[in-house]
Amino acid sequence: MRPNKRDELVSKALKVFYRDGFHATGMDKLVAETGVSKTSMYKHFRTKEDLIVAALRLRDENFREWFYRRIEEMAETPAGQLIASFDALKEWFEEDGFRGCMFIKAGAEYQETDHPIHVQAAEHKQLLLEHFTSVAEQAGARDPQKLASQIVLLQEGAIVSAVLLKNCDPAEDARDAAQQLLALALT
Amino acid sequence: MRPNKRDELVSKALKVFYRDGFHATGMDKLVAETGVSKTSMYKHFRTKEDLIVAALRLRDENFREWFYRRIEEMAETPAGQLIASFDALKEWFEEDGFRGCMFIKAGAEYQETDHPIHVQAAEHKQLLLEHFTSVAEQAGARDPQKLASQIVLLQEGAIVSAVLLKNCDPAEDARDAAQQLLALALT
DNA sequence: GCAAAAGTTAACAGATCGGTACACCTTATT
DNA sequence: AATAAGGTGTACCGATCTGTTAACTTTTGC
Repeated sequence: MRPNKRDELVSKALKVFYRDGFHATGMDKLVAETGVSKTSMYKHFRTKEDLIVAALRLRDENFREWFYRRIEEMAETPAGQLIASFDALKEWFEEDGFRGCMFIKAGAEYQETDHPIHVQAAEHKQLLLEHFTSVAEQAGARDPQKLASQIVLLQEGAIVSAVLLKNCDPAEDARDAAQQLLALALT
Repeated sequence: MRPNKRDELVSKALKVFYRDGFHATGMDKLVAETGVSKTSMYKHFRTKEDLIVAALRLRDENFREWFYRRIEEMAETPAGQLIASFDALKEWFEEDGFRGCMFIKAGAEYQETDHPIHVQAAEHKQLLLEHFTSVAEQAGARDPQKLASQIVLLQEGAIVSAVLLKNCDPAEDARDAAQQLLALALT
């Protein structure tokens, strides 16, 4: 079992899960789309659940890497980066094939809080919160934890609204709100 | 087909769908939990999809009724009601069996934007946005649409975070943020 | 060049999926 | 009492679900 083969499978499965959902995607479809045989698939992953968890881990890596990097490209100061996060989100929303946040969807389909898939989704959100808490600290916020929490709330809200509300611009409204909260947190 | 029987079926199905998810809930399980025969179930609802849409409609009715009423009980002025919405949310989060927003979950499981279930979920969010826009108008906000949009963003974010982030108080952080945004929108 | 590892196809479990066919039983109205 | 509508249980349909088995081929390392 070449490890890179495994990575390739995870990467392709990730795309299908993101596009079609978890319960709605059967192993047969994954086998067909990856071109690998079912036997090989089950040699790499003991169960479908294992495959989903692996896909979520890859998604967490990819997404956070992209998000943090894009934010740093857009703004130099920590305060500017808190705001730039919403411009990065807006870029994401406008991508072809944008289908919302994979972790919100994972948490929605696997609701038991101790389910491995739910845990994986929760960890992703926790990591994002910690990251923005440290950025808020560097920005010199009076209460960095609270400011970061509020920034993240706006981010989550923007993602959900980008999926369910058409004809409006959640990223921009969220950005403006963050701008105001930030100004108040720095005085 | 007594119409009240149909309502009873929708009401029970709603509970199961909310608790266990849509794809994860089979018609067999619903038949078992409602005590009705499969034949009768399919006399009332042509397909599972029809049943889900009916359940979502009932949920929309129930939730908005509860939410608006509770907010009015908590605050008299429109400005106060915008803030009280987060206290109402907090009550909801602390209820036994809280499992997040049914419409976010529906939108997550049925992603095609023209799918009847997705449409139903989007309508719910649209109605909420319109309601809070009118409350923001009554409160005398400078830009009621923008303020309402931001309040709703914070609400959605709080719901998602209440599901995925433990050991933190999203409703309170969202409330504080709304408080600040409101103050700025009224000056 | 040879053996182990990793890959393949293909058929097959047993369960569950959404949905239907059919014969029987209640109940209210006439 | 007769009828018809609404409700019942049960068995069934073909498709799909996750996961397995077995025999065969390719790639790889030594």
